[in-house]
Amino acid sequence: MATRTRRPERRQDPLSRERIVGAAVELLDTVGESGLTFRALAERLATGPGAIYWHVTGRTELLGAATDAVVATIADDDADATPQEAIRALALGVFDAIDAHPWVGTQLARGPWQSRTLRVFERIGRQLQALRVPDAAQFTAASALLNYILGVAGQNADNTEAAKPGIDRTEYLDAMAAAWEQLDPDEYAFTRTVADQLRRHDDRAEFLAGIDLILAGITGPGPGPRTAGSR
Amino acid sequence: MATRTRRPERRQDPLSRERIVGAAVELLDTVGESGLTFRALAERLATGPGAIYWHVTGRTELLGAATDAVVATIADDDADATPQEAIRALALGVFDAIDAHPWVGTQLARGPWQSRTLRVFERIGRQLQALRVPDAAQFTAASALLNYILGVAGQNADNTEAAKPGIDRTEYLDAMAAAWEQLDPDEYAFTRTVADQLRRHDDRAEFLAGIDLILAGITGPGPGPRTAGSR
DNA sequence: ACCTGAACACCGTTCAAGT
DNA sequence: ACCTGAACACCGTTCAAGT
Repeated sequence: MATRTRRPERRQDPLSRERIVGAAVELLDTVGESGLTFRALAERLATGPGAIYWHVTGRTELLGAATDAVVATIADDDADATPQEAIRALALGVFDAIDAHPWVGTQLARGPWQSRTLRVFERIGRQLQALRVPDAAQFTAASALLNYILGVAGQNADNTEAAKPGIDRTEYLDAMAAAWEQLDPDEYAFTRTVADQLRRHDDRAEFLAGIDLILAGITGPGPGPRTAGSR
Repeated sequence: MATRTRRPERRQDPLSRERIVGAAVELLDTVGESGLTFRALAERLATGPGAIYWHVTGRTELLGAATDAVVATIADDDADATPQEAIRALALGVFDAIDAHPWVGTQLARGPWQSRTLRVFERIGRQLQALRVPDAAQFTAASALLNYILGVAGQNADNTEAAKPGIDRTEYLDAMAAAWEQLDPDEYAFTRTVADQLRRHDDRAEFLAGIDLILAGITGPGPGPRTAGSR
């Protein structure tokens, strides 16, 4: 192997959409959505801001492409899993992707359903078919699951971004519990009764519990498709 | 043509947080979130941009205050309603508020749970107590409902904003149905089977159906609190 | 074809100065 | 106490000019 391509450190690897999106993801991960600047991005790519526009139409598209890149990372279905397990795994895949890249949550929560979200919709729908949910109920069921997932996505995005460096999640939840317990007993009777649960709160588990609740409603009780037995 | 003295018309009603927030809501309704500018707002209030900062700490707080103002508009619970009815009415209240003020959806979807969303959480929770959902399950159930509502909120926000003036919702859904039917049959088998339903899609009804699905999961089948009978 | 970087038309926010 | 508006430090985006 005599061919020794000496790499000129960082010579003009020609700019490409791929490289741009990759650098954007890095920037978003390290400095957040407001840190994704054409100037910062250009510097990281050792070029001028104008160059980026040759490969990408603007900031919105770039943000979308970065989101797509992360979402594409979510694992495929396990063929051996039950439909419920597959849906849980998919939902957790989205959850974890957002945990690792909080800005993705904000992005997904904003809709409208494009390729990114449509892919998730498709995967949920297939599992619902496998669950023998009646045709007429599939759309509603898939939408409900997806909307729930996107709802949590949006909430978690800011949670983790707000938690920034210093305060970790546990401290944050403790503080929240304390705050809830100070609320007006008349106006916030219910909230106060559940405040203490925040101290034992597990975001992931809670998220999954919500998925299970909706799944129960979907498969659930009536003369439905497959009453119990699930789980 | 006796051009008479210009009456001050809009004399310095002294600036106040209330007036500022009111003007912000108007601006947001007419020109969208990107149109809420300190300069535009100042002009509308016949003052300079700096003046606003005396009453409001910055753009983020202003956006939050505007959201609060709209959310405060949602009707209170009807004391005679069943818990399910009350939850549906509340959810529809949020839905309709976003329909009238699309930017509110984006705002709510971003979390974190503050006074705005907490109020909704509280109201849901109370109805769940009335439904005799077991204590240990209340938090999860209320969260699931709220997250679903916020998920739809985020999606609808952009739908309506994208639909802007020309294209109305029906045309938009028709176009979406057509697009879905063009998708790759292998990759989007499920999505294609439900595409046609978009042509008969009713956002409001679909939203409610999702609520009912989750409610079914909550009250649903097991040895639960009040198995059937509900509705 | 692709890249450069100055220039344009904006922003949110600050702050000395006014009343 | 409250308001004014110029000024500051940014933005995204465009575009003539370069290779």
